[in-house]
Amino acid sequence: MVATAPARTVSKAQRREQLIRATMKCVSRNGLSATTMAEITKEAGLSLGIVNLHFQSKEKLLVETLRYIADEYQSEWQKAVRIEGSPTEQLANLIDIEFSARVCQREKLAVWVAFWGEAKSRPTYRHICSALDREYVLAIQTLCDEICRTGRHPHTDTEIVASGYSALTDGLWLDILLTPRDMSRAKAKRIAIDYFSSHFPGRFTALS
Amino acid sequence: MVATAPARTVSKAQRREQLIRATMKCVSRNGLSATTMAEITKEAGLSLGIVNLHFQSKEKLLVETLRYIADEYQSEWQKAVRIEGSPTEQLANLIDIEFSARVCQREKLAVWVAFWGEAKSRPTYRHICSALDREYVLAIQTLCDEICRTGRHPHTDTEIVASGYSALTDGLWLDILLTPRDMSRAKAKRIAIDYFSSHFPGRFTALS
DNA sequence: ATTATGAATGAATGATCATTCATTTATTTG
DNA sequence: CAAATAAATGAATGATCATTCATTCATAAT
Repeated sequence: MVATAPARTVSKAQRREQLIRATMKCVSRNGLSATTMAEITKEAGLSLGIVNLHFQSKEKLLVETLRYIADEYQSEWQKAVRIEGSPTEQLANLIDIEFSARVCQREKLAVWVAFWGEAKSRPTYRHICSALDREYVLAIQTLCDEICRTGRHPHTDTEIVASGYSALTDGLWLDILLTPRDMSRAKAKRIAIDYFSSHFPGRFTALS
Repeated sequence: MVATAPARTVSKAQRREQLIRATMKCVSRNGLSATTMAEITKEAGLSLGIVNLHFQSKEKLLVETLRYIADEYQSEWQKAVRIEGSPTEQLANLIDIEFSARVCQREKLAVWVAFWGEAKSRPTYRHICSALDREYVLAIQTLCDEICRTGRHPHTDTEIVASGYSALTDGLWLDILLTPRDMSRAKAKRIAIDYFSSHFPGRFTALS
């Protein structure tokens, strides 16, 4: 049994994560189309052949990078739903998390948007994004259903409200990325709260 | 009078538009990263050197393509604002236009999203997108201001409502592109109408 | 009809880049 | 300590691609 792992040798999983993080940095800085193997491995401080050793190909590394941020995001929004509280409070948690500095980093947003840009012509990217989206919308719809059950919101179609919120967050992330001068995280949060409080009048007054 | 113009000679403007349209097709079909000069010129039915003759470089052709769809979209949404009618009717017109089959073609959405994906690392793309966005939000805010002036909507911050709507449409376009099974144009329209009718209760009842 | 003009062509060029693999280096095992 | 194993390296390879430019071709001018 070895007490401390020698610096040079890290586990395969760690090496893979190191390369994924370097990929995120490069994609964020230069865009997908200018992200080369040389850039990625230089960013990671490793040699050129390392990606093919651990991922077989550049394309597989890119897919794993998308999967990485998708998993990360999923585990983040699921936290909000797990926390004890009324559905209203859970939605408020969700908004807090989604536009927190941790989740809503420009570097990560850039990676998301870069993959969206190629998703139409790459089924693998598209499937990862749409599977995530479906679960996300369903969770929000469930919360909206509970809110409706506990109050008077007669004309509310929760599937519409949930799908709309999902689209809204994507659009807000895009604005934070492309026009940060016009869209801060605080403003995005405000818009998100407004969205729900206008659909469920009187239920979010404490928040807005 | 010549019945058919000789195939070989068209105006420079026509040739440029022909190449821009071919670029849109290629970007939509294969993504920005797989769009090559050979593909574009083949799609246009012209020879390899033609792009450099009319646009100097591939990059300039791409910029002109983005400018082309940006101009087109701007002239489309401006129609809605020009039509006579109450601000409420004008917003309804806007929604009709934005999610019409003409404006909301998958091919055009694909081009938008492809450029968004590279915009973070390409100032030229970003500036085109953000200039468009700014004008768009301002126009919507103006309409929202008028709606507020003609009714009781005390807690309404129109800048928030307008910025939110702008983000919402971007997100809806993205969903229509990436998950068409879950997001139809009709559903997107419904969500857009819901957005305004929930923010301005009683003013959009005829529409929803 | 002949010449002049400039649009269009596409083979050739050179640059970029992902991938390969023989070699080196580090770690574990016997 | 030596041998075996595994990880990492990076020069070399071959493929892809944007760009160039000498040549061809269509049209207009004289």
